[in-house]
Amino acid sequence: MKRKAEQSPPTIRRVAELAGVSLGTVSRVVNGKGNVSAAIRERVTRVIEETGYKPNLAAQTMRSRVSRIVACVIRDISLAGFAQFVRAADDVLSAAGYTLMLYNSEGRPARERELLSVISARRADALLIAQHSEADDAFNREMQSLGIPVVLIDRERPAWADAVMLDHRAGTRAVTERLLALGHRRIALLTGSPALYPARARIAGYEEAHAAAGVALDRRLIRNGTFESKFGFEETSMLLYGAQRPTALICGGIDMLPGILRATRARGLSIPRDVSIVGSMNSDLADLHQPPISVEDWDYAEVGRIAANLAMRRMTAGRPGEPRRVLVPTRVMMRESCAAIGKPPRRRRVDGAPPT
Amino acid sequence: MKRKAEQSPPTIRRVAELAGVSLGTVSRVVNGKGNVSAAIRERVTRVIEETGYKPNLAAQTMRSRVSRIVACVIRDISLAGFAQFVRAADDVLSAAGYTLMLYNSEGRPARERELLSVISARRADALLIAQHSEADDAFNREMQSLGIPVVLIDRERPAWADAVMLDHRAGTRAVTERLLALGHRRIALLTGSPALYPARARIAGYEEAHAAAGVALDRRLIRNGTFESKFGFEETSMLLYGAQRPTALICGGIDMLPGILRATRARGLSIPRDVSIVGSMNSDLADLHQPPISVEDWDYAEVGRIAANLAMRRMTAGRPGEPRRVLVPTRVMMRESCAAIGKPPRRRRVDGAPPT
DNA sequence: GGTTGTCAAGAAAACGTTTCATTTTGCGAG
DNA sequence: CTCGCAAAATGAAACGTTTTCTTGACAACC
Repeated sequence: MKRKAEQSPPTIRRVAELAGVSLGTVSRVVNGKGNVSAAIRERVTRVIEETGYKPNLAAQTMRSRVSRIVACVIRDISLAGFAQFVRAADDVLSAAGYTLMLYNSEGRPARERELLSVISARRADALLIAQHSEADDAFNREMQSLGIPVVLIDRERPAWADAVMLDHRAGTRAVTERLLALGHRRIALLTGSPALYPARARIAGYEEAHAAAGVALDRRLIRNGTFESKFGFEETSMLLYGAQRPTALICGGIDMLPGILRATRARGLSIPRDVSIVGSMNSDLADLHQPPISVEDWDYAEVGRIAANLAMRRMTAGRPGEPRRVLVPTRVMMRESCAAIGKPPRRRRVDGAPPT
Repeated sequence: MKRKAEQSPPTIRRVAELAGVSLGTVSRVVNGKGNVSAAIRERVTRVIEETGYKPNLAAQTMRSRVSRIVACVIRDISLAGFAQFVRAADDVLSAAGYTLMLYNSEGRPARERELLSVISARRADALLIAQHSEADDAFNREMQSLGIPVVLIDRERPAWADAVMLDHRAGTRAVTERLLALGHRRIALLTGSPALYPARARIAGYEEAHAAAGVALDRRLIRNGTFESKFGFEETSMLLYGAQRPTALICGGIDMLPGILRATRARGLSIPRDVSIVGSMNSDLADLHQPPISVEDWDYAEVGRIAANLAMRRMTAGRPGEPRRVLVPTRVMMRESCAAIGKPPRRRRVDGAPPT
C-alpha cells in the first residue's frame, strides 16, 4: 500500500493487445457503434473491466474535436443565488456526460477577455455567460468567433445568441403597482447599471406602473449603480436622509438587501412604519427577518436548467436555427415589510411552516 | 456577420508554415523554452498575433500528460458557504493557469464513485474533495489510485492525503464554555453524522467543555443526523417539546440555522428568554436577525485558498513528502441570542455598522 | 588547422484516440 | 465448388501538440 510511482494508466492499445484484437475494434466496443460480434465484444469488455481502462478524454477531444466541456462565466459564484443556477445547470449537463467549467469574471471586462481565451484553448463545446456589459461589441464578436453555442444568462444582447432572462419588467411593475396601491407616491428603485438587461427591465416596469396609475415619477428616485450590498447601503443611507425621503424602497439586485436593511437601521427608521421595503429574490434573511421582507422572487435553478438545455439543444442538433429567447416569470411575495401609508402595519406573523 | 461555418482554428502547423519555420520552433517560442534567435522569435510572435493562434489544450494534455485541471468535489455548491470556498480556490488556481472543474456529489456515494471515474478520464492534475464518508476504504483506495494529489476539505481521513480542516473542536468547546458560564446546564448539540470529521470534532469540543466545567452531560442532547436545515427543524421541534427541554441549542452545521429558527418560532418560544441559540458560520441572517444570533464563525475563503495552495505545492514540487495538515481556527461571536439563565436579555442592539 | 563546444533550427517520433479504406471471414446461392 | 456479398475485423492515417534526435553553422581552443 505504499505510495510508489504508479504505472501509467492502461491505454486502448494495451487493451487491444490483451484482448488480441485491433485498436479499432476496441474503439467500437467502447463507443458502442459499428459492427462487432458478440464473442469479441464480450472478450474486450472483460479486458476493459480487468485493466480498469478509462478512455483518455484529452485524446478523444483531440481526435474528435469534441470536448464535452461546457464553460460557465459569471461574476462571482459566491453571490447569492448564482450557486443555485450553477448547481441546476450542472445537474442537467453532467447527466448528459458534460463537465461544467466554472469561471468567475469578477465583473471585470479584462478578466472576461482572458477567460474567453482560456475557453477557446480548452475547446469548450458551449458557453453560458452573464457578461459584464451587453454593449461591448468587440467582446461580443470575440464570443461569436469561438464558433460554439452561447447562452446568455439574464442578458438580451447580442441578438444572435440564445438567452434565458428573468421577467424583471413584469415583476417590478407588479411590485410598484402594489406599493402605489398602498398609497406610496415616493418609491425609490435601487438597481444596477442600465448597461445591463436586469436594470433596464426593472426601470421599464417601474415606469409602466407609474404611467398606468397616472402617477408622476421623480427620476431622482431611480438609482443606478451596482447590484451589490455596498451600493444598497450607500444609496439607502443617502435616500433616507431628510424630509423628502421616499416612503418605499425597491431593491433591484440580488444581495442588495442586507445593505438596505443595515442602512435603514442606522438611520433609526422602522420597517414598515417609516419606510416600506421590497427585496430581490427570496432568502432566509427576507423570510425570517422581523418584519418579514416582501420580495420579487424567482427560481434560479429553473434558469440554470433552461440555460443548460438550450446549450444542449444547440450542441446535439447542430442546426444553426434562429436564436431562442426564454423569459422566466418572477413572482411577488408581499409580506409585512410593506404597509399602507398612514396606517399601522398588520400584526407580526408567527411563521410555523416547516422549511421547504 | 452571418453565422456560417467557421473555419477551423489555426494550428501550430499553420503558424509554422506562415512564419516559414518548423513546428518545433513555434513550440519553443510559445513555451518560451529552448533557444531561439530574436529575429525568428519576433517573426513567429507576429504570425501568432495575426492568426489568433491558441494552443489546443487537449493536444498539449495528451502529449505532456498535464491537463492543468483541478477537480473539486463537494456535496452541493448551492449550500451556504461552499461557494465562497470554491471562489477562493478558483482565484488561486486560475492565477496559476489552472482551471477548476466543479462536481456536485449530492452526498451520494454512488455519485462520488462516478465522479472519480470522470475525473480519471479527464486526467485532472489534482483533486479537492469533501467526501461523504471518511470510513469508506474502497473509495479512498480508488482515490489514491488516481495517482494525483488529493486535498481533503474539512476531513481528516484518509491519512495519506493533505487536508485542511476547521478547528470545530476548539470552536464548539469555546461556545459550550460560554453557555455553561451563562448558567446553562442542558445544552443541545445538533450536528451531522459522526462518520464525518466536523461532527466528531464538535462533539469532542462539547464534551471537553463539560468535563472541564465538571458538568455532567446528557448524551441524549447530542443529536446526530445531517448538517442541513431540515434536520435542524425536525430535531429542534422535538427537543423543544416538554418541560425537560434544553435551555440552549448549538447548531453544528452550516445551513442548519433557518430550520432551528423556524422550529423555535413554531413552538412559540422566544430567543433568548426561553432558549439561547448559537449558529454555525456567520451570515446576514444571523447578523440581521432579531435578536442577532451568536455564531461560531470561520472563513471559508481562507480554507479555499489553503486547499488550492496545498494542491499547487504537490503539483509543482512533485516530491511525495509527508501529508500536510492545516487546522484553521474558528472564532466565536457572541450576540444577543444567548442570555444568562434567569436573567433578562441585554437591550436590542442597534446595528449601524456599514457592511463589510 | 583540426578538434571541440555551443547554439539555432529542422525532422521525426511520440502521445491515445477515431476513422476510413482495406482485407478477411462467413455463408447462402448458383 | 465457386462466386458474390455482407459483416466483421484489421491497419494505417490523422488529430495538434511536445520532445528528442540530428544537422549545420560558427566560434573557441590548443
